[in-house]
Amino acid sequence: MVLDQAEEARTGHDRAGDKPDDRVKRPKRDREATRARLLEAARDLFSEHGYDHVSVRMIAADAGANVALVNRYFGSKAALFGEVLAGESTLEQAFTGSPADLPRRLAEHVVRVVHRAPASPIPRMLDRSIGNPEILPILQQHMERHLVTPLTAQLDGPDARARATLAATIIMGGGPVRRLLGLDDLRAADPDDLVRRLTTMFEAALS
Amino acid sequence: MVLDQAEEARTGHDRAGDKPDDRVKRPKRDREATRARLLEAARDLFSEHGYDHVSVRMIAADAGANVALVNRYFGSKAALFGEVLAGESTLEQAFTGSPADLPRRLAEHVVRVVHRAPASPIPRMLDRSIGNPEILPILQQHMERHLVTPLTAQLDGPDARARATLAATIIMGGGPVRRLLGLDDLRAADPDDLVRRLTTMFEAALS
DNA sequence: ATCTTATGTAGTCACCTGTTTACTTGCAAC
DNA sequence: GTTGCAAGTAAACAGGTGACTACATAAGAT
Repeated sequence: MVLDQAEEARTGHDRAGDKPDDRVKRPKRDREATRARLLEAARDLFSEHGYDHVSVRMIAADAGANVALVNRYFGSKAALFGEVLAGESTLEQAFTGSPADLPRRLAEHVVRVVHRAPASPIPRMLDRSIGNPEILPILQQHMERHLVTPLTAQLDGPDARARATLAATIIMGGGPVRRLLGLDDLRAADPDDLVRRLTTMFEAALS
Repeated sequence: MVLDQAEEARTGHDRAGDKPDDRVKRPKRDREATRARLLEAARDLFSEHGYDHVSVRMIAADAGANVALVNRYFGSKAALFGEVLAGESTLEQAFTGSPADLPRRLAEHVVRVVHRAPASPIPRMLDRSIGNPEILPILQQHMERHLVTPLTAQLDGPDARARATLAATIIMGGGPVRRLLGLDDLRAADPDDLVRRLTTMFEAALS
């Protein structure tokens, strides 16, 4: 993952679980390592329970760090959330390729997410944290940057953003659906048929 | 309202009179009126800010009642939320009519919601309260009863529930979209074109 | 070996949460 | 009037929240 690579570059070694490396110094007080641990713990907990139901004390405990370090390193809980969110982007690959195949690639992305055993953390984080006004601008900016803008860029004709929004409805609807209805019914269905239906849906949205 | 009638029957409020008395007595201490005020305040606040960010004190203040009455009349904050949710159901009308027109009616429902000036309280309540595990079963049951079950009932063939879930994705996606992306782009687009696209999308989902 | 820097720690602050208890008050039947 | 009961109230309970501050301590330079 990107974050681990960044940390590795700075500290010069892998973080957890490896044996001591004599050639590379590994101080017991390692700012970057602690920061990375907090970031990872925050990512896991936010995606599991949503922003509101994770306290900074939970994050610190999970990372084996002190509570005060959250505010020292990230400024605030909300800023930490923002940094976690900026860490990755899931559906980039769906946007790379010929625009003609875009609907099919989006459909395959959705089906892939449905069948992924442990749900992707970022989408989960999104739909479990939507209610909070404090991080609303952060979420808005994220969706704008990673979904609407790249999607609109691939569209021609009038109302490009409206059509992108329509497609986004399907993608973002997956969150509440997973949480409130469950994915069992979707997983039980034929994946190829699902892709076909979703492709048509995205085509209708994007024309 | 329905709830008032039910409550009246339960508590036997009018039972004091020997026979049905249509003269409406309005004592200063009116259990039913206070209950109704709390219910209404809860509905407004929950739909505005979501379950987590509304306190029982806010509800009580808005209703001009004491905090303790929330628990006295409804048992708990979560139970109050459940009662509010049971109060209404928005998209019933989309399910009545010939199954052939179902996609178009669903499409029109979505466009209608998009163009409604003050957003419908119930959908807002849903997507702003999704994160809370305490009321998750209540929300699940509501969606099952008011969306999936009636939708599935109108479908033939295999994987009926999967197809209903697919359609539900579009409907439920409207919540996060409204909150994170805004509806301006959709409102700016031609409504007829929107209905056409959505109809095709629902058709592809439900076949 | 000493000093300096910054990483990590414990404790505290002021506030908010849902819920419960003990209490007061209004109303109607006797 | 007096009394009984339901409606309404104030206060407290037990706990949790994010943020902050004074302090201890390990690492690296001198």
